Amino acid sequence: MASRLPASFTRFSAQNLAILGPLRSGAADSKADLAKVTGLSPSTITARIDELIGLGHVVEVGDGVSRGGRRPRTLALRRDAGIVGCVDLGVDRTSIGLVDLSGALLARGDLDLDISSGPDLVLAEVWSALKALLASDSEHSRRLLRGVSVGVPGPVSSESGRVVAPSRMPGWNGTDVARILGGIAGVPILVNNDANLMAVGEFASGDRTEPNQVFVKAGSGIGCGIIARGELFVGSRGAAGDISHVAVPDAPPVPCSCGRYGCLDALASGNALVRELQNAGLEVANVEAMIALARDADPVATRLLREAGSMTGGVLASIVNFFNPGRLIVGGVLSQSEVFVAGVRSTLYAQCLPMATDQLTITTPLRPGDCGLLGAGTVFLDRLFSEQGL
Amino acid sequence: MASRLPASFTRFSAQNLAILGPLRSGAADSKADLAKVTGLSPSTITARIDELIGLGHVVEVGDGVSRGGRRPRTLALRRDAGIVGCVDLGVDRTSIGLVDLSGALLARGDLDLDISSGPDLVLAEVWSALKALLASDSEHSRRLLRGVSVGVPGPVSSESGRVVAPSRMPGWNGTDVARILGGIAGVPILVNNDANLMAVGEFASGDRTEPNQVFVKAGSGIGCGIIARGELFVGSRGAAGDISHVAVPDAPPVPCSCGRYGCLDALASGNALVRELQNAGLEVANVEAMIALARDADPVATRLLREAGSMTGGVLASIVNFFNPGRLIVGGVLSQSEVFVAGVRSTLYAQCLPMATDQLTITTPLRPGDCGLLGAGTVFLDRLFSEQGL
DNA sequence: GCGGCTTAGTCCATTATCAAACAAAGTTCC
DNA sequence: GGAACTTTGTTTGATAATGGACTAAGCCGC
Repeated sequence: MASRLPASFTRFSAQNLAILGPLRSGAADSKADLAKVTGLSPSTITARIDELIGLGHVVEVGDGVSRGGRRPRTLALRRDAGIVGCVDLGVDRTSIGLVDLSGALLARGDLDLDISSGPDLVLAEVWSALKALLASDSEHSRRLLRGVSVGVPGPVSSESGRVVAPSRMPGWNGTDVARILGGIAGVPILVNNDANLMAVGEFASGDRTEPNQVFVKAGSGIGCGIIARGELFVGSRGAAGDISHVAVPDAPPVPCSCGRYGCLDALASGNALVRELQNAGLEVANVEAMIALARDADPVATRLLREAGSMTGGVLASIVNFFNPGRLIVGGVLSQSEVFVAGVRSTLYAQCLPMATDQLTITTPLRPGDCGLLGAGTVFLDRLFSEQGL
Repeated sequence: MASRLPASFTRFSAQNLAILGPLRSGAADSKADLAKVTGLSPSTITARIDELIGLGHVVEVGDGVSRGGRRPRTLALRRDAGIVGCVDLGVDRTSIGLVDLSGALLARGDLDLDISSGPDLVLAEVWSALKALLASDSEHSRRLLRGVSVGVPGPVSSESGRVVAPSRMPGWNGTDVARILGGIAGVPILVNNDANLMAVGEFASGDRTEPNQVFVKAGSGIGCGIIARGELFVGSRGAAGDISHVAVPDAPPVPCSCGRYGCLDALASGNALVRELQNAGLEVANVEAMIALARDADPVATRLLREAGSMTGGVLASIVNFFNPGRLIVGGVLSQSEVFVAGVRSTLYAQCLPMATDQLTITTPLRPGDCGLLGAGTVFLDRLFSEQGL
């Protein structure tokens, strides 16, 4: 029976999902493994796999290595059975990418887009760039676009899916990105906060053995994404991880856009640092320029970055005590600055209980530039291969 | 077939658990409901229920009210099929109780026990008091004791189950409470942090529709328990919720037992307040006396309690921004003081993002004196009726 | 290079589950 | 008060999953 590519995804049965899950995550890659991992009987596995192969979702990809007996026939998800568009909207730069059904990044590109141009214009440009990326390779365009997953630099309501009160996205308040982009593209759209997606991306492509992780995105703004028990945690309204307006301990009362004083965002965000440098008379266009300046041993830039790291670490100390994660990932543009990361580390260790930190790993992302896109892809695929479907 | 009481719990099958779950939580109380809730077919439900009735775990308890057709025959968990001992160890007072298999508190009592007497002495007294409570009513003693669930006022490692670095339990560091008490009692023992158990107790007996809750136990010390996605969250090492040594924003640098300055525990815990009152020349024996003083409009006690509430609220503001819970419960002895709770409320609302608070309920516990015991019972029963078993 | 051992995967009778029809018990409304 | 409709629960033939025996394929040691 020749396996054809599935034209559309009928929602999978619970049993098929039980098989696709381990195959997707790499927890199993043969029928024997699947039987062990899922607890289903070998005969059931055979039947389900036959069906999935017939449907075009799974393929046999050759023999594995023997573990002392007959060697297994390795199975794999049909990664070319579709393609997913990924978008990481930033304040002045947007990344787009394509992932296959295994979640691997096939292509990516960057767009200089000013987010304050508003939803309609930005999303139209994003879609035409995605179409161009799809057309750039006949391999890609042959595959069916299953949908697009978008990350935005602001809070996303978990009920409505709308962007809510985004301080860095003027003109986007209340925007239903899924409806607008879905209207142009005609495929399912998922929308999430960008830091949340980065957390997912880093979790999926990094250490999956640690189920409790916090990903800090320190860029022009500061936010974080939370992985609890191996799943993205968004809180009751979808606002979890928004630490922009947490008060920094022992910090000067700098006024913040939220109307209060001494918020993390007003003190340690890339935006705040650039502003402060400019006030000090230095010519820095953006956060990247500031980091470059610090790399060239500019004393003011270096001091500011270290202090920002320290303040961020002070806030994260509370969070680490409260949440007790096993892994803390410091990402975002600022994490390219060693001084910043060092500041985070030192203050965090100084202010945390030993019990909270002695098993804590603090790292930077494995793929700093890609984890947002990878997370977008993962979130989409997790949903596609879930009971909920799309 | 006469249903006899089951002598022991064979571990339940996944399918039986799917039925026991809704019966236990009250999500279903008839075969028709169960079919709807579990998604299993009515015939399967009939077969499983027959088995569970035969095993003595479920009983028919009469007819329900009609909803426009034949009236359902209501089913219920056999709550008298066993009994669970619950212990809430405190620094100078310990509560004990008995719950039936539905989690309802059947009896309770309090012991004046100084926790610094050490594990062996304290646990021996606890066990003899539990035995006395069991013997106090022939109804209770007839039921089989399935195990004991213990809450301790200190961190419990999620790997080893041992008490780790407990600042308020001198002589208990590294103690394996389950082994010691299990050795005397000869039944399975579960051990958890007390604030965690209170969070579970309040969640189980309170608003179960809100899956993300934070319970703050403000007593002689300050800790909290976290419910994430409807389940207790303990973090990677079991230390989640330990906010004792979180730095209070804008607070005086009072030295703390942890070696740093300005920790919540050193500033706003019942212990800290009593000490400060004593330093001010007032004669207060303990936290209860201080609260009574404030109730009698003593200006110093009142001011201290309000400030403590405000500082606690300041720390909780960060946590609410980060975790975005739908419900925050302020419990522990200090929550009996209206001034304290008012301080928490006002500072929290002042320092949180509107998005994090506009759907947030802040309350005191429904049953302030019982939620620790109820939580202990719930944790034990959840484990008993889980795939893991005991 | 050939039995004995281990692992992988299939076949088949037994068992559990399902969907649909049916029976039981009540409500509603003319 | 009785016909039509609702909800609850059981029965039954069809379907799907299971466990165990069986075949396939490769490793190991002598």
